[in-house]
Amino acid sequence: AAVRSGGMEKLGVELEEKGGSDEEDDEAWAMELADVGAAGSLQGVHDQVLPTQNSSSRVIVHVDLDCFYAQVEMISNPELKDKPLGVQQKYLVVTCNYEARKLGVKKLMNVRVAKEKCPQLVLVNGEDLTRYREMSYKVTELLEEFSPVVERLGFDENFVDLTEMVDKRLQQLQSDELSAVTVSGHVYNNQSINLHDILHIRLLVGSQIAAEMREAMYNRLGLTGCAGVASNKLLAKLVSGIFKPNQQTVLLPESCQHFIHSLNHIKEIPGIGYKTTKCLEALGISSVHDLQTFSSKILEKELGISVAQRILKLSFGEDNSPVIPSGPPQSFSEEDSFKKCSSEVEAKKRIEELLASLLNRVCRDGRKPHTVRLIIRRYSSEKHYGRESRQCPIPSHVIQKLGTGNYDVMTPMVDILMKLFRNMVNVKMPFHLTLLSVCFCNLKALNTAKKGPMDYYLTPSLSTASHSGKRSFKMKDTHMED
DNA sequence: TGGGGTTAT
DNA sequence: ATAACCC
Repeated sequence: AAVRSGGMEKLGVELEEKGGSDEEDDEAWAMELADVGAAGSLQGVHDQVLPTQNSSSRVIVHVDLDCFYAQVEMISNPELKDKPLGVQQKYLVVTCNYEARKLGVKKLMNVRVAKEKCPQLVLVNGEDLTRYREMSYKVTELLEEFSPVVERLGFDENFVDLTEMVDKRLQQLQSDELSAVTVSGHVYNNQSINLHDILHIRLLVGSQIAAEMREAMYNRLGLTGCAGVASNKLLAKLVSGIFKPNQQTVLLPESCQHFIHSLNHIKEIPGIGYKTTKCLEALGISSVHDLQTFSSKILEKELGISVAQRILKLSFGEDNSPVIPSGPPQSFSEEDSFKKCSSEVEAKKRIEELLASLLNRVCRDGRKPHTVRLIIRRYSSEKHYGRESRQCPIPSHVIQKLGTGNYDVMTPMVDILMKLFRNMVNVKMPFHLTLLSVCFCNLKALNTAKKGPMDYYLTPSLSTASHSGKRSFKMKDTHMED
């Protein structure tokens, strides 16, 4: 309470009283410690955290845009608005609007099948992601105006940690206004709200903020979407999908177990992916209850301690992972897939196209990539997911030229990429590729080279690689001979 | 399955 | 460099 700033005294007593029993507080303490420990900075925080965090309960919102690519296309061309619309990449309808869904079109449906189902389907090509990416970041930036802690998940989903915002709003309220707090949107399972329960109050305020976010998205960007409000990311994400287009749902703690058991299969839990699902099924685990009651020791043996412990907690609806601000992207990449590429000349042309787009993007970003990677997929009868890659540092003289339109950066970059290509593909032997991708990563802010003590530490590959005791990333990359 | 992304090992 | 996860 000593650290909590002014305004709290009005509600402080009530908050403590309604927060739960001493036992619950002890649990909350333990969880808080676990969370702080996981963040790696327990020491020194102890004295400030313990007395003030009377509740470890967070308020998280998950915002999920409705059929995002289709929405962007309908904004670009309003003629499409009342027609069944699909967004096509190669021979797939990757997403479609709700008009199309009513007529039986599904996400990732084959174009031929979709046309059979729905002959009136209008298709637009969505292989160039530029406009989607730009709109995606506008959404993230809008959400960041509410709270800076926004984590992106793909182009169309964002998590926001509303805990602080909710606390601030509660501090503004008079205690007699507490009983006037209302929910915005749906309450999962139609659960009764208890206005004497501080956890309920906090989640309701979260639902109000979520509604404001969706309003702002619609008014300023013309986009609709769903939102889910809950006490952690897992629950917020799952609950956002309960009422589907353009609606929102809040999950109250008492409905958590009902909610998690309403999932029909463990594969519906985000974090349990293709491989883990296969492994769990082999162990006879298919329902959430199966997983909850399965031997943790055997699970740890089969999946490794890290995955086992995490998914076991997920099966109980527990998820202490923080919302991590995404900030600017860690990498830029462009891919192209095709039926067949079997000559070096053709590969070079495709690589040049990918590179040209990437150089534009990197230039607009402003930061400089220090690593380039080439990724291929070889044709093969079976073998689900076989991609190979080679990467290398970008020579500093090339980095310098990035973003300066004057100098030709294409030629040296293509040379590097073709070396990586020949390192992976024996061009003297027949080959058959179905995908090429170029990725720029290891992005660094421009070196405002005011050489000082910091410079030494900030650019280890340039200034210390040769005499440092540690391996620098430079030494880990493929060594390219000239 | 597309054209992207992330983190962990 | 790969493998898992997410959309």
